[in-house]
Amino acid sequence: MNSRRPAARGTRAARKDLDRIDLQLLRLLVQDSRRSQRSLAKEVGLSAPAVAERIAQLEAAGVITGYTTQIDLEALGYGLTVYVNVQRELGPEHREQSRQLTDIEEVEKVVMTTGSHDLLLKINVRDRDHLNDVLFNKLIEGNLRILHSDTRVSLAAFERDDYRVRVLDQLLADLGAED
Amino acid sequence: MNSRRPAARGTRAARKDLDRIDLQLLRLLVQDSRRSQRSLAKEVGLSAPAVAERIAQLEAAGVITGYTTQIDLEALGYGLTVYVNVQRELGPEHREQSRQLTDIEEVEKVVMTTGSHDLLLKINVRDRDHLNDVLFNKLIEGNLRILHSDTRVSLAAFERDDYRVRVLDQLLADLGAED
DNA sequence: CTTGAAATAATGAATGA
DNA sequence: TCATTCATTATTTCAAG
Repeated sequence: MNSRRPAARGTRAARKDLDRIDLQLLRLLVQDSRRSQRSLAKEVGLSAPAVAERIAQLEAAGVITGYTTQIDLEALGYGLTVYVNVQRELGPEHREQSRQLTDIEEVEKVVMTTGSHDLLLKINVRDRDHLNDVLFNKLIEGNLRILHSDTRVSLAAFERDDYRVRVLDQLLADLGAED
Repeated sequence: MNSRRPAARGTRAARKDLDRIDLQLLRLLVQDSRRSQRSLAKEVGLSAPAVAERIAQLEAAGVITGYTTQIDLEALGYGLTVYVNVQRELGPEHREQSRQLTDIEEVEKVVMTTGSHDLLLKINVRDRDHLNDVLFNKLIEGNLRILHSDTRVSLAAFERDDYRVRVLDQLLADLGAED
């Protein structure tokens, strides 16, 4: 239940008291969440039950928030992604009203931002007609107090599949540097 | 190896020839990629080997692109997310040069967009100093031919954890409507 | 696609460094 | 405290129909 190591010095990675093995496990699980605990155990040099317990702790600590299957939305017919910058009429309910935009089925994410606009929305749709429907019928005509929007169509997106792996590698390197 | 159903009519969901059971499996696996094939089998009313084969086919067809563990980057010390709109000096290598921005460790995603800027970057960093380093040392001083950038700090992000589940539900509903 | 047997994996108890 | 081994239970995989 408690931490396994001396208190973390305020330095980055150790923030949640993760040791090298925890980070290695995270790295492997990010790459493939279906890996068996046995093979994870072999790779990090522990027994399977020990791995199971560490994983349970990482879940309890909120470091691991879920296990999901990545699907290609484009293969499912949602081939058009747009980012919409939104200016709203602000008020005391701004935060809650912004959150409610995620109730629109096509809205994947709503980000409250600094800058010339208040919100950044990520929206996935099937095609131009569907986009039209979402932007005008669901966003503008809803009572969402939207003053202005600026829509950017995604032409191509690049994302390294090992992005989070590299972050964990960096944390592992930081950990090495501390010892 | 081959499709299990008559040819898809051009209508949305069936695009990759997915039937109701495939969509149900995707829905369950998106919610929890570690669910056993056995319990998936029970839920959709098939045997475990049949489920295993369908999953293998979904992988082969590129609908399932991976299984990953969701981690809280904030818990790992990466608490600051920014979106950067970038205008570049365009040229024949624009696409490839844009892709190369993902070589920067902190850059999670690069999107080529329409609109007043050419690129939208999502960047995760530890703190303000780290952001400063990435923006000025890695982005601006790299030979990336960046003309202008507009950085927006994420103050809060809302994302329904069932976003993709709802998309799959919609596809299931569409399938029902066709029959 | 199903069943059922064989191989592999997860879990929990008892226990040791 | 943290991890180990071993026995039990559960799951995946393979062959056959």
